[in-house]
Amino acid sequence: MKQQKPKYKQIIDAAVIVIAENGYHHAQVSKIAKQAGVADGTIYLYFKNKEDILISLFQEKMGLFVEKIRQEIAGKSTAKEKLLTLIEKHFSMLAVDQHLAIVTQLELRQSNLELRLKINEVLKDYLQVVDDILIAGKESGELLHDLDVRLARQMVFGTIDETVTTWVMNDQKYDLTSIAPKIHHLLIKGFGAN
Amino acid sequence: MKQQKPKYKQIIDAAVIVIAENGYHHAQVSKIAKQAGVADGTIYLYFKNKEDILISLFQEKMGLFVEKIRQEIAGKSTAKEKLLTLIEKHFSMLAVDQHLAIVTQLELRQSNLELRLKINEVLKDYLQVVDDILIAGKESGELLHDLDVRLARQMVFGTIDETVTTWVMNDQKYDLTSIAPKIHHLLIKGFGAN
Amino acid sequence: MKQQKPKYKQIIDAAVIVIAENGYHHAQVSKIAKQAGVADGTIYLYFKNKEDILISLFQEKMGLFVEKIRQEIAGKSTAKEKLLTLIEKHFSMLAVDQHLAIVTQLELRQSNLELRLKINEVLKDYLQVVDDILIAGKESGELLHDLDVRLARQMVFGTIDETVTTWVMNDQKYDLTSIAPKIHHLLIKGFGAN
Amino acid sequence: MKQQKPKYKQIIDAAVIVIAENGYHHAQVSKIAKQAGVADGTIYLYFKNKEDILISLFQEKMGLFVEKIRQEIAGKSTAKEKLLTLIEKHFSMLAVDQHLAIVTQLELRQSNLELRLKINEVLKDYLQVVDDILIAGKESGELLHDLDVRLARQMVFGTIDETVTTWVMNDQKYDLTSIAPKIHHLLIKGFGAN
DNA sequence: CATGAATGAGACTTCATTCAT
DNA sequence: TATGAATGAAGTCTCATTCAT
Repeated sequence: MKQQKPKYKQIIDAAVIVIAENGYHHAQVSKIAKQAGVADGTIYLYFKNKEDILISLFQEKMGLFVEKIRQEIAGKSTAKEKLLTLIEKHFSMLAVDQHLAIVTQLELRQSNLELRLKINEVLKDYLQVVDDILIAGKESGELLHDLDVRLARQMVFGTIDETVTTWVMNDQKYDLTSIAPKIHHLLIKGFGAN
Repeated sequence: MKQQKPKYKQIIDAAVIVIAENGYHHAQVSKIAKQAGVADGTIYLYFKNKEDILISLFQEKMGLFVEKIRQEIAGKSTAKEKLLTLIEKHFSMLAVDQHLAIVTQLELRQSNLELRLKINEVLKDYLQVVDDILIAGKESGELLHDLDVRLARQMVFGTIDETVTTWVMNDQKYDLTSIAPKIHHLLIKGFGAN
Repeated sequence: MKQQKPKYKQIIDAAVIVIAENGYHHAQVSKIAKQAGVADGTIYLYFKNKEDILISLFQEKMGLFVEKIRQEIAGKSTAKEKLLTLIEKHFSMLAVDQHLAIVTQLELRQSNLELRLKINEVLKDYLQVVDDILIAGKESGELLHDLDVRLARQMVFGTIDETVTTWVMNDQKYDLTSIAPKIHHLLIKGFGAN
Repeated sequence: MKQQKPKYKQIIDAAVIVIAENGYHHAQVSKIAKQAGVADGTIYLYFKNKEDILISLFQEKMGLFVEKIRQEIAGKSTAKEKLLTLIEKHFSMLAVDQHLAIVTQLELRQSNLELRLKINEVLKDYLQVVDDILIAGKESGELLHDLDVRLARQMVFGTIDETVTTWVMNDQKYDLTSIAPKIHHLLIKGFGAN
């Protein structure tokens, strides 16, 4: 954990709000500072530069994200149940935090390649959770014994991500969580061993 | 044989190269002009502004993209074959044009929201092709009669897109086209009626 | 006379309209060409450059202006009558041509210093007419025998010009010509010999 | 002793010098910044944009201008004396600051209409001082009881302005202040009650 | 620790003018 | 004569980061 100081979290939360409300390209450091209730210069006592704020934001939020999903699926026994839990939790956590949904699905993708590669590093943790489920499913015989894990993972993540992005672009005006079982059904039908 | 609007195409092709090689944020109009072999000002005889270059680029390329896919699938009779053709064609066209792949998968996504919404408009055409295949498949009995077309389309597009993006981010170092049948197999297994 | 070709006048008249309607800084050569119904390049067969259009415009219009005033005052015998005629004619000619009034009072003054010095050269002809009236008046005993002609001329021209400018800036919404006798009265009271 | 907004005044004074020496159209922000001894960006901490510098310049200088004239004429009892003071002060303040004279008489008039309308707003304050003198003169019986104040004001301002402009255009090579009494004499002769 | 005034690099677009046809 | 497509120079403003207090 990078810092435990209250201002560290203050600034990250301020960044989420400012980016969600103003868009990535209008989220100046000075605005984030103002929202966080600190001086511009103070930002640089907690973060190396602006990019560091964004990476930290993603790490912090995605860290919680993965941690919660791990906890939830730990209680499930089958790959099938675990996958459903992952999709449901993914959707519900974003449905609950509109600002975060906008930031991760739309705004942060406007960042430059370098930053996005770093963000991808963070994402690997999430993708590992998916892989773990798929591998366990193969071993238990629930899923196709010759399932291409990388491919299936891209299918899972690609579908979830596209679904959430479409939902955010449609101003989050329909219920996202109710889609989870349907997606789960189609994916399991595709991956299933029978 | 007289070329039609030669400079227009020249500039768009130059833009693809410059963006692919320099990245979205370093693709200055002057660089595009130089690559196209015209003066900076000439750009503005063919495009309203820089954003207009990017939208036109996407329209032009995606237009060809969709057109070619439509042609190819027109020769196929079953939804299953059509879907395979779509995925194969999608992959092969991007595999053949490395610059275009980088631009559409990575660089153009760094554009601001407004531009991306316009790009999404262009994408609707592509998504319609997917929908047409799925609907035909439902009617013919090949696909689940109660398949949620929107959901399935997000699954198809999300999977294809994520697969291509991963491939581009890995510097296109493995063969993309060979993945097509595998993805197709999984999708059809998921959507199939049996 | 520079040219007798019809296009020469066409272009000048087009310039007056375009400048009056779009303002000095938005009066591009291409707009003037379009208004005149000729190609951009054609302008340069009749004028050396853009500045030459403006100077020629001023010369042409101010030439007619001075000529007409000269004609009118030639028929008057006293300096007093001549001055009244000059003011009246000055006002009435601008009141009749709204576009010209806007161009000479507001728009042409936005030109750079160099151009304005050339315009001033053209104005000297007009100022000479004023001087002639004042000198004749001094000699005839109508006006103060020790009247400072340069000063009085600045007073005449400054007053007329300020009056017209104020009128144009007020959207020409009151009657300009009716002010002429009042101004004349005050000026003559100031310059008169008694 | 702490200066108040030192940079603000620094920049305005720098603008006067740069505009006077380079002309309105060659007075780039970077030149003004350099002359003021600050970075380009610093300008924008004190002014909204370039136009704002010019308006502020005019307000600041014209504000002082009007204030000083008001102070001087406050000590005079008759309208006649007040008018003389106004003309003398107007002339002497510009004679003393050659740069300012060039800027207000020549350069600032090249600005676009929008800016000039804003400048005119500032001028109203000055014109009010003239009106006050004329009205007081009418009431005291010094000036014609039926004097048209607006007309007379245009005559006063038009004459002064034309005189100064002519003087500046002649490179300020003769003594401006010595003209004041002569102009005053002619104006009073024109407006006087006797 | 905290502040916030100051810095300065960097790019899109316009439009007068040319010249091959 | 007439055309009009092509040229290319030039300047305002933003905002991440620093550093003296």
